Amino acid sequence: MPLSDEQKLNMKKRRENILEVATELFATEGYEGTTIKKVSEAANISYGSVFTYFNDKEELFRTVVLDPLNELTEVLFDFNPVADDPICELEKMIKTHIHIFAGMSTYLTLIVQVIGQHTKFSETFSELDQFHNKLLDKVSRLVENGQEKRLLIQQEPFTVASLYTSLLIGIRLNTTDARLSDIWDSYISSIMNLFGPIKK
Amino acid sequence: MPLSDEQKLNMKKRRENILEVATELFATEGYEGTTIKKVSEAANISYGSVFTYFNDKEELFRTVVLDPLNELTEVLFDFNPVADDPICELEKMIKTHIHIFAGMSTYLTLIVQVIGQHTKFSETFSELDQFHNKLLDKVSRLVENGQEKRLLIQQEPFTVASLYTSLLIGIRLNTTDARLSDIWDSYISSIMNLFGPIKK
Amino acid sequence: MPLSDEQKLNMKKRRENILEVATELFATEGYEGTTIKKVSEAANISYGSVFTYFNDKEELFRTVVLDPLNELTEVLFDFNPVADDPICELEKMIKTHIHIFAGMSTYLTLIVQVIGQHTKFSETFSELDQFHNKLLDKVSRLVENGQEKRLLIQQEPFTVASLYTSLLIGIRLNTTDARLSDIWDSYISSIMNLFGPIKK
Amino acid sequence: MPLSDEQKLNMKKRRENILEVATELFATEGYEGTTIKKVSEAANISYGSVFTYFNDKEELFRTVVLDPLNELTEVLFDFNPVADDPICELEKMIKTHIHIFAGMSTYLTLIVQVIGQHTKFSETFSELDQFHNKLLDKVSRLVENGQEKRLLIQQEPFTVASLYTSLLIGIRLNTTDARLSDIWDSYISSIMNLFGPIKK
DNA sequence: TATGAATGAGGATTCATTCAT
DNA sequence: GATGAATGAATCCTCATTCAT
Repeated sequence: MPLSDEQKLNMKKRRENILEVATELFATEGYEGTTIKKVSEAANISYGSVFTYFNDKEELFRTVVLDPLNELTEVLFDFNPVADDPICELEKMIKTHIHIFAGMSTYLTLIVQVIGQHTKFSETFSELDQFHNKLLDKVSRLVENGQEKRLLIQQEPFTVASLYTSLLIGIRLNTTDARLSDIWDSYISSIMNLFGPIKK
Repeated sequence: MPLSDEQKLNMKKRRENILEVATELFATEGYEGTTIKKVSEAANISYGSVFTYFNDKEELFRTVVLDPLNELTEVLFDFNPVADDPICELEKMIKTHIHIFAGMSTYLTLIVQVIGQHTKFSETFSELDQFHNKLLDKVSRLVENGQEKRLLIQQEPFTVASLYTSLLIGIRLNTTDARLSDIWDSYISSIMNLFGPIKK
Repeated sequence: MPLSDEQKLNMKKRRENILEVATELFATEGYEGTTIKKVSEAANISYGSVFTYFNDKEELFRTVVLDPLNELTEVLFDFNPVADDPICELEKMIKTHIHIFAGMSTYLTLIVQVIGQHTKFSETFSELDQFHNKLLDKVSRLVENGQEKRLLIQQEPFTVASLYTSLLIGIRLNTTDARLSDIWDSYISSIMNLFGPIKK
Repeated sequence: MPLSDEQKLNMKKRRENILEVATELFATEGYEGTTIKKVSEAANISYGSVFTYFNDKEELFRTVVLDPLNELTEVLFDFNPVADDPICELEKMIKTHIHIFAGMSTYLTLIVQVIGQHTKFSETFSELDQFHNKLLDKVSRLVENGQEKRLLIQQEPFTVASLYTSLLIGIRLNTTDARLSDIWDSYISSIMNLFGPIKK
């Protein structure tokens, strides 16, 4: 008996609900510290049902970590590396990134764990790493563009890009205060310095 | 009959050995993922012996995290905030910090987890946070010094200091490659930009 | 989907089976000497299942001790303190009590332990103590009745009642022979003497 | 090198101290609930030392239970079964016994446990049982004497003796109040009734 | 003899996963 | 598909006992 559309929708909602509460739990309690029972309770379903949507705990974890990447791609990669005004583009990019990072506290806490324990979560980490490398690449190209136009000082572009993403994740890590506060905005101009803008 | 000196020394060595392997395990496998059995095997002792040195797993973890702080204080705080040449002092400081961070891969991975799961490790985190605040304070004062001498551009000193420590921990997180490579050295001059040195 | 009636019945049976074998084990091996593994093996279930029915060992123990009290109340308190013929009522009561005590060897052995280690099992003991006090009270009233009718010699009724229940539990303790033997019957008339019946 | 007299005395004292605290612990915490460490701490010695005096925990327990029996024999058997005035002898005996039982709260709690768990402590229990039987025997003979002299009503002497010792241990069990209170004295005359004294 | 570190068997409990209903 | 009872591997920890000092 095939499922009705309503049922399908219901299951999708349920699945998403599980992912949401699981993200929170994995982030705050860690992988081993998160039990299927806790997840099911937070999602208001029986623990047996979790296995209806995910084959095992590991798959749940992987999904929680990797699922949001698609959505993230769109916003994180939304800048033009060959822009005519690279400084302006850089500022826009930083602003966008900062806002995203400020608002994704829980998810990024999770990411930090995967990175920190990359040998344990090697497969999942590997996907994350690829994602990161693509971002580094695109940022590098924008930096290169700025340097060619003599608007940024000469530095190894990839190094700068690496420092930039390091700074982003570092800020997220250091700001345990989960609120998207003004603090984040005050960071923007200072971060810009990292790229070495040339004053005219 | 009190223990002989040789025995005491032996116990100290053993204890340190446990801490060493435990640091490695906690860092790579996480708190829950690290079992006392694994620790004892890595330390080549019986698991019962772990409890001779530490009352329980939690105490072992706390010791692993907090014990190195004293030693770290000495090297991390080794700079003069009221130096006559703040730029030079800043460069020296960055160099020192970078080398420390580059060499403490395992321990810092652990720190990252405590910060990431600060609600879970609230007590331990709290001590870490105090340590961090003291460092921020001292760095801030050096930045202020540089700004007063018109050698650094005007930025909120505490913000810059925060970005600086965020960058340090971020680099450590992003550089899963554990080797103390040349890369780290190449970072130094770029990091300097964060502080906004004024070219004359 | 709620559990079917058959399943519920099955669980009830299983629970009762656990209680039964646990009573036996706690009685003969003591609290600490009784392991969950032994209980589960005696009940022919996995040890994990014991925790499906009882949160922990302590709860299992408490249930084993306190659960039978309700049932016991009915039979142990089944006498009339204001009976017209207190002597006859007393004899009937003794007979009933003796038969109950003779037949509950295992459970009473357990009770003896809780009383003996009352500081260790203080909470459980407290409930038992209340139960005992109620019984003492009712017996006292019957004794008083007999004394008022000049059918029993004058003695402090509560003291006599106390001696009576002490005697009951003492007999149970001394009669390690578990069988409900004729011995018990031979006790009845002798026990009667404790109450000091007046020969006419 | 033989031990000096002083050392020997010291060891004897230490041994007795261990037995004393062990009695208390075994009585209140049970056999399994009592650890060698607890014993050694209560006795203010190292736990290794306990094994200097007793080969293992079981031997310590056995000694704690059986050692006092010799001393007890003297006081408990101190009555004359062929006394000319059996009633008076009986009263004296009861008084003595009551006082002993009132004052040995801890030890008797321990005895109760051995009796209750006689299958577990079968060997130790067996010695206790022999002791008990001897006492029953001697009390029986006194009862018989009384009956022959027509000072006690006719009852199976051994039954009465059994009820008597049951009553003693039962009182001890029921009187969790450890103090040697007046209550015990008030019991004496009532207990006498058990033997069925004939009023003249 | 006294001490206490080392050992590892054994205990309570947790938890992912299976599966009957 | 949803539920939750059943299972048993695996975990932390305790503790009797051994033994070197």
